[in-house]
Amino acid sequence: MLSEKTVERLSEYRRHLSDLQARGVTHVFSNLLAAETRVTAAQVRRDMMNLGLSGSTATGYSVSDLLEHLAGLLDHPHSTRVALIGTGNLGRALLAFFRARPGKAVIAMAFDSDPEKSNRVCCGCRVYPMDSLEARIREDEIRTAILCVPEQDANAVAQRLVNAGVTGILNFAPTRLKVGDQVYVDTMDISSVIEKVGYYAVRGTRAPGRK
Amino acid sequence: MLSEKTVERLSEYRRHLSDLQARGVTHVFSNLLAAETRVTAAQVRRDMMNLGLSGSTATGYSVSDLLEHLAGLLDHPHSTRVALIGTGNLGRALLAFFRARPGKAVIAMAFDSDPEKSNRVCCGCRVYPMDSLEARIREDEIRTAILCVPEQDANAVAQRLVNAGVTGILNFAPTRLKVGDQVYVDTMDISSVIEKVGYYAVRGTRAPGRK
DNA sequence: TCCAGCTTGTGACATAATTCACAACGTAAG
DNA sequence: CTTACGTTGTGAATTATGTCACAAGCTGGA
Ligand SMILES: NC(=O)c1ccc[n+]([C@@H]2O[C@H](COP(=O)([O-])OP(=O)(O)OC[C@H]3O[C@@H](n4cnc5c(N)ncnc54)[C@H](O)[C@@H]3O)[C@@H](O)[C@H]2O)c1
Ligand SMILES: NC(=O)c1ccc[n+]([C@@H]2O[C@H](COP(=O)([O-])OP(=O)(O)OC[C@H]3O[C@@H](n4cnc5c(N)ncnc54)[C@H](O)[C@@H]3O)[C@@H](O)[C@H]2O)c1
Repeated sequence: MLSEKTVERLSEYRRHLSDLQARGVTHVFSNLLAAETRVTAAQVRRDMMNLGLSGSTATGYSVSDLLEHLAGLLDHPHSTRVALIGTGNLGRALLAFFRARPGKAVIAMAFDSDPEKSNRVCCGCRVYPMDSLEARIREDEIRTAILCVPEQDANAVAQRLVNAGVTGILNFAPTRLKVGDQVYVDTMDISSVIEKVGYYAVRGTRAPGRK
Repeated sequence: MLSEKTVERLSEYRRHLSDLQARGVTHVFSNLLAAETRVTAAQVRRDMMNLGLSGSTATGYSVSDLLEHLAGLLDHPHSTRVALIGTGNLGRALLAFFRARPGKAVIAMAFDSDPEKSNRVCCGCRVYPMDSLEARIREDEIRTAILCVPEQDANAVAQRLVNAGVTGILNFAPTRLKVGDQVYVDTMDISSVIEKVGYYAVRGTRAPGRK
């Protein structure tokens, strides 16, 4: 089982590797990949080791090999199709973003409790009313969801998602979701992050322990 | 100098402390604060220690004391007024969010290169054209910025921000910003995070090392 | 008064994450 | 063929982060 930090780096490596492949590059050294991201060459090699991949001292790592292994880890029928709950300001921005973006994951369906917003298409994605949530998520075997509902509804909706079989939630509401241990939750708390950025900004420095 | 993880926790403590204060609670024990967040009681006490705060064994910590010290750390004229660059889908969602939210930080000004979008008011915030960026940021002594421009423009805009005196950037573009060591950057890479969530979702587990 | 039952503060410990440093490797040029 | 150079793979060291466990503190009730 890979750690969270590792998985984040792998995703970042993949983006750069795709770029490199598009530019016709077939092999890459750890120091090049490191320069593109924020990590050291040793870290890249350590990650490759954890993945069980190896390169050659003369040519480095094979770009297509790496991409293939990363796809095996990161792309999965249950993770590349996600549901989005709450098509408000943020939800719509995300729908537009995922639609435009060339990445693997797509928003397969969206839900909203507001009858004005459901039963229509928004940014190329069908928006359904909340009463069909469990049935549709079960039918499509969706396991991953993005939660963009107001704070006070977040826990109740999360509970419904989990009951419908969702095991990974990207939560934008500034609340700690109370779900079982088998469900992975990442809460992106933008208010908190902006306070953190402000903290280091006024001190005119990077955080301790940053390269 | 506090670590990034610590500052994030402090911000989270503050949210709950404000709630408690609004409900008339004057003192709080470490285990209560811990239950509201995702940390242990020992972690809360360690954070308080790092802050130089102390409580009493009988009544716990004084809510107003804590809030006062946290405000001293997190609120600063240079960090509570931020600039937002790029009023596209995401930028507008953030403008609406910060406007509605009761928090300390506010978006004081926004910029966009599109003449259709600048020289108007969006979500209660003036949007200016890019050519006035340096002057306005300097004049208001803005140090913190939120970057919501397309990936290919992110580095150029970041450079301008830094030249204008910005030392903290919350970056939403999936790019490593190349800025000096004295500038703090936090990149929220949503694509990367959704891949991480998917990774753990298909494996039906929390990440290693999570409570 | 004095004790029971909670708390805090913190040294010591445990775990996670990252970097160092170097032997072994592979190629290209001479 | 052989040397020079820059690379990989990885054990060990280092740093960062979180937890344990317990002495000492405080309060309310007997
Ligand atoms: N807008 C931002 O930039 C931003 C930034 C950070 C966090 N957030 C958080 O994201 C969440 C959504 O933000 P927003 O700005 O899009 O808010 P919003 O009010 O614009 O949208 C909320 C949407 O959720 C729908 N909704 C409400 N209750 C629901 C329910 N029980 N089930 C399903 N749908 C429901 C509403 O109809 C609406 O469409 C909030 O929790 C907010 O704190 C937003
Ligand atoms: N929309 C999302 O949910 C989302 C999610 C994650 C990341 N992002 C990232 O955030 C950024 C913005 O996303 P978006 O969806 O709002 O895009 P968008 O295209 O809707 O908006 C971009 C805005 O930036 C303006 N702009 C373009 N070039 C500029 C420049 N050089 N200087 C100033 N303004 C400029 C445009 O006029 C437009 O208003 C992108 O980098 C995107 O990858 C967006």
